[in-house]
Parts: sequence; structure tokens; C-alpha cells
Amino acid sequence: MKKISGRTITRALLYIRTLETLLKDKKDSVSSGELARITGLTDVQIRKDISSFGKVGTPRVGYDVRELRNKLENFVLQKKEIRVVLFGVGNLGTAILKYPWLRKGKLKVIAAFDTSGSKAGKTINGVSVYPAEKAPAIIKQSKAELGIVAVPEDKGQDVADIMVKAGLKGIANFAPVSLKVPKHVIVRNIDLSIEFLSLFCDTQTR
Amino acid sequence: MKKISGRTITRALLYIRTLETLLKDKKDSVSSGELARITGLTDVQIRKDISSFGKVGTPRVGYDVRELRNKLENFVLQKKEIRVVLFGVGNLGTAILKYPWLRKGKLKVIAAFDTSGSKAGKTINGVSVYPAEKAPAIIKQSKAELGIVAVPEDKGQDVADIMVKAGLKGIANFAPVSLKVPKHVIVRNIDLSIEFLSLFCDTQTR
DNA sequence: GACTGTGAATAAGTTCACAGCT
DNA sequence: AGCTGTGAACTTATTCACAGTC
Repeated sequence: MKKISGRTITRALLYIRTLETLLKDKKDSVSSGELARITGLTDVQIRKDISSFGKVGTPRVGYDVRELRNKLENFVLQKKEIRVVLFGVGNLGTAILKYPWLRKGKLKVIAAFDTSGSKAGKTINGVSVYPAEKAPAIIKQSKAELGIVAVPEDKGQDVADIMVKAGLKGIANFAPVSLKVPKHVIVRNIDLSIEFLSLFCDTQTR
Repeated sequence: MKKISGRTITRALLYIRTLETLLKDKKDSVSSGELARITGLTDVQIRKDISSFGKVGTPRVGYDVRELRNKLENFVLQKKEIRVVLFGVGNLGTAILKYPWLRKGKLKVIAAFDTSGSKAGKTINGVSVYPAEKAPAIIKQSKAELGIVAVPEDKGQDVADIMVKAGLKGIANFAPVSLKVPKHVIVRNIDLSIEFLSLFCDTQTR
């Protein structure tokens, strides 16, 4: 088996999501063309992606939905549970904590942290909020792997430093600031302003 | 001047953000190498991107921060104000409305909509919340261009349909569902679950 | 010497064209 | 016929190497 590109993996996660809704609709067979219609990608792209995980479809029929879902999950999400911590229980942090789809999957937010004393001690959607000082101990002890930065931009770097020191290997950063981290830590930036503006630019150029 | 790729534009938006924080720090000159250190990109990438907007740097010195910022803004964001509407005033929608960086830039949320009667009539961060029925009229009259889908997944397609019918040209979709829209409407999907999971996968493969 | 700007080389990603299966 | 799977062609994006400038 060869190495799989990050883009293929991201699309595989989309396929998994799509297959799961097909399962809910009691569909148990699907073709690459049908997946293409749903996702907006091309059928060839989808077949190519899927083929990098091994042969699983049957000609003339398509893919067995459950089998394909399992195949993709086994490659992409072997781990049973991915432990995540969140920094910043403001509006965005709360929104992330309350969104149900974090629980449906393998993602588990195991703790949230906030510097404001008024937030600590609360429980949001089953997740306890702790004062920021407790973060290093809790992260290490719980063996969390991912951190979400949902604090204002001027606190972003401080939070990232804590996360790095505590041993997190991936950071999802919603603060509109570039984080400085050692290269073994991977940062995914989600700057909503930039997302919206680049979407706008896309609409202009066509 | 040649055509500029979407990726270059997204990076240009990041450069603009970065230059603006440099301005705040009273830095008025910066090199591609320095921008590279801050953003995590390579210096060549940055020079190449910038050069596609025209010559603006001076050898031995670097770029004038203010001049470069203006140059990039003129290319990428000529428009004075980009009008946006939001559907779904739950936690995520409220978070988006309250985040300050939407106002710093050219993005302006001109209205929010929610089906729940209890939300309509409120004002969040200066943005009025209306019942969903008012959306078509308000969108058309205000000449809004972008829509944000922050409703639960089972309402996503309905909202997208309203947005398309009202003439919006771009949709930022936070609902974990694939939207079906005519091809002249551009959708940017931001599925937080997929973002986090793909980040996790990245941390595994190196 | 220390920077920018850029054509050329390389790498990554997508689409094409068609072989192969049932 | 109608689908999957895949090498090959092509397109897009990044990196290299170095010329040009102050």
C-alpha cells in the first residue's frame, strides 16, 4: 500500500460522512457517479481516492455502502477515540462544545480551559471547564492529542505555548494570528475572516 | 497582469492580516524571509505570490509594510464593503456575530435569520435577527452577496435554497452536509469535525 | 552583501482514456 | 451494458537557481 495524500484523506472523511447519511437512508449500494453528484466532486476523483485504500467496489453495481465506510474508517481513523482539549470558553468555544457532531464521531473533548474565573467550574455539554493553570496536568494525564485555540488573538500564542509544552501534537487555531510552534507540532488555521473573504474573491473571479 | 490563483489569493489575505499586525507594532519594513518566519511559509513562495501583484519591494531593504498592504488590498479587496447574511443564531451563529474581526475588515453582516421565534427581534452585536420568512426580501433589498449557513444539518439544504433564490453568490457552509446548488453559486464548506479529524490524521503521518 | 523577482525544473494533483470484471 | 480501477497525459503548484538591484 502506498502513501496517501492529505487531500485524499480529507476527501475520505467527506466520503465517510456522506456514506453515513446514506446508511441512515437505508441505501446500501452507491456508485462513484452518485457520490460525485452528492459531493460535487468528479466520479474519477472519487474512484481514484477510493482505489488508494484498496479494491472494494464491484463493477456494474458500485460500492457496498457499509463495506466502503468501514474500509475508509479503518484506514483513516483506526483509533477508537481522539482526545481533544479546548482553550477559550467564549462564544466560539461554547459553540464548539455544544455542537453535537463532535460526539457522534471519534472526537472527544475531554476538558475545556478558560482564564476567566467565572467560567471555571461550569460544565458545558458534559465537558468540565477548568482554570487555565490546570491545563498542563490535565492534558498530560489524559493523554490528549489535539488542542483547539478559541481565545482572542492576543492570547493565542500563550495558549499555543502551553499546548506545545503539554505535548499536544496538533492545534486547530481559530485565532486570527500566526502561531509559532516547533515543527513537530501541526497547526491548522481556521481564520473565519479569511475564509469569508476568499470565498468572496472566488465569487468575483467567475 | 496575469490571472491569480485562488491559493495565492488566500495567502495574500494572510499576508494582509500579518502586515496589519506589523503596522500596529510600528514596523514599516519587512523582508520576505521575515514574513516566512511569521507565517510558516517559505520566502520564495511569498516573493512569488507578491510578484504576481506587481513589483513593490526594494532589494537590500525588503517591502514597505504599508505599501505592500495597500497593493495587496487593492488587488484582492477592491470593494469597500462586502455584505453578508447569517442563517442560524445558535451558539455558532452567535459566536460568528460576536467575533470582533468581522468588523475590523470589509465584511459586514447586515442581517441574521432564525426560524425560532424567540430569537427574532433580538440584536446581537449590532446585527438584527429576523424571522426566516423575511430573508428573501431583506437579502435582495440590501444587495447582500454572501451567506453563512450556521443551522443544524437537517436545515442546511433549505437555507441554501433560500440563499440561492435570493441571489447570493457565495455560501459559507458550517453544516456537516453537502449542499446542492447551481454551479454559479460557490460553496465553501467548513465542517469542523472534518477539520479536526484531518488535522489528527496529519499528526499521525509525521 | 543582502535583498527581490523570475524562468526553469520538479513535484503534486487532476483528468483522460481505456482495460477488466460480472 | 455499466460499472470499477489505473497507467498515462496533462495541468497546477511549489521549489530551485540565479540574474538583477540598491
